[in-house]
Amino acid sequence: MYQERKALLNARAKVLKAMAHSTRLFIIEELVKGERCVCDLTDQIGADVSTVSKHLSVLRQAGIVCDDKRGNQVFYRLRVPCIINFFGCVESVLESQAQDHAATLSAVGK
Amino acid sequence: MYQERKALLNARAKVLKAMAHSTRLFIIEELVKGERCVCDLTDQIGADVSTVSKHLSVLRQAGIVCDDKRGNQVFYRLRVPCIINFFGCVESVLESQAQDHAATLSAVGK
DNA sequence: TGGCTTGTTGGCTATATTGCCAAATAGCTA
DNA sequence: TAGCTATTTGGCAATATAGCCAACAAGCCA
Repeated sequence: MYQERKALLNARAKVLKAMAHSTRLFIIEELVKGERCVCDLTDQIGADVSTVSKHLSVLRQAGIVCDDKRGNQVFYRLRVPCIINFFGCVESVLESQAQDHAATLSAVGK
Repeated sequence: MYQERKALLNARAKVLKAMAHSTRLFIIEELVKGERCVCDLTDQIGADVSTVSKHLSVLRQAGIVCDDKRGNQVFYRLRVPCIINFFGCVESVLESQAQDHAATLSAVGK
């Protein structure tokens, strides 16, 4: 049952795992607007260039972005723009957590 | 820019991270069909009960599932059924990887 | 009560991830 | 060629994750 599906589920998990970091989500959101070079992303994120480069590498290996070297800059773009549609549902999860939190506060009388 | 959005992005990342494991994806797929007790899931997954229980705990803490104790069994169900809509896009990523792979094989003449 | 079943938690080890610095690579320009 | 900029890679320390076993909690039934 599970063993039969494990290979596919692992492949899916790998994609989700690649997205599961605030910096990488930020990069994805930026790339929805259009391609960006590593230096632009690095400026916005405010981390070491090597750190940003490794995050991009994670996204590339997962098949989420692809890159294009022009001159001495490397431009990244989304391979699969529908990625952004994920967030509607993720937001639903966050909202349902918020409701719980509100209910808890209410139960405690705050 | 990034710093301002970081808290929200971290919250989203937490949800994605909770989903990013083959066993937990399997659990989610099962729960789409309806609620399940820990023992049923454990049978299907074939791991130690404690391992499955901890995966369920990760999903619960992320707000993805909720539980309901009845007798000496605990039943889990999805809190946010739209979770399943994620996979269309994840699948697109996997397909575009497969196309690359085919292109590579073709370029090598296989 | 005693024993069985169902789940959760603590503890441990093995493994993976994150982010920094330093070093290496590659393209541009003088 | 020398020097500068842009990016990637290696290495390291700190931290997090996965999965097993053992121990514990709670409900059921004889």
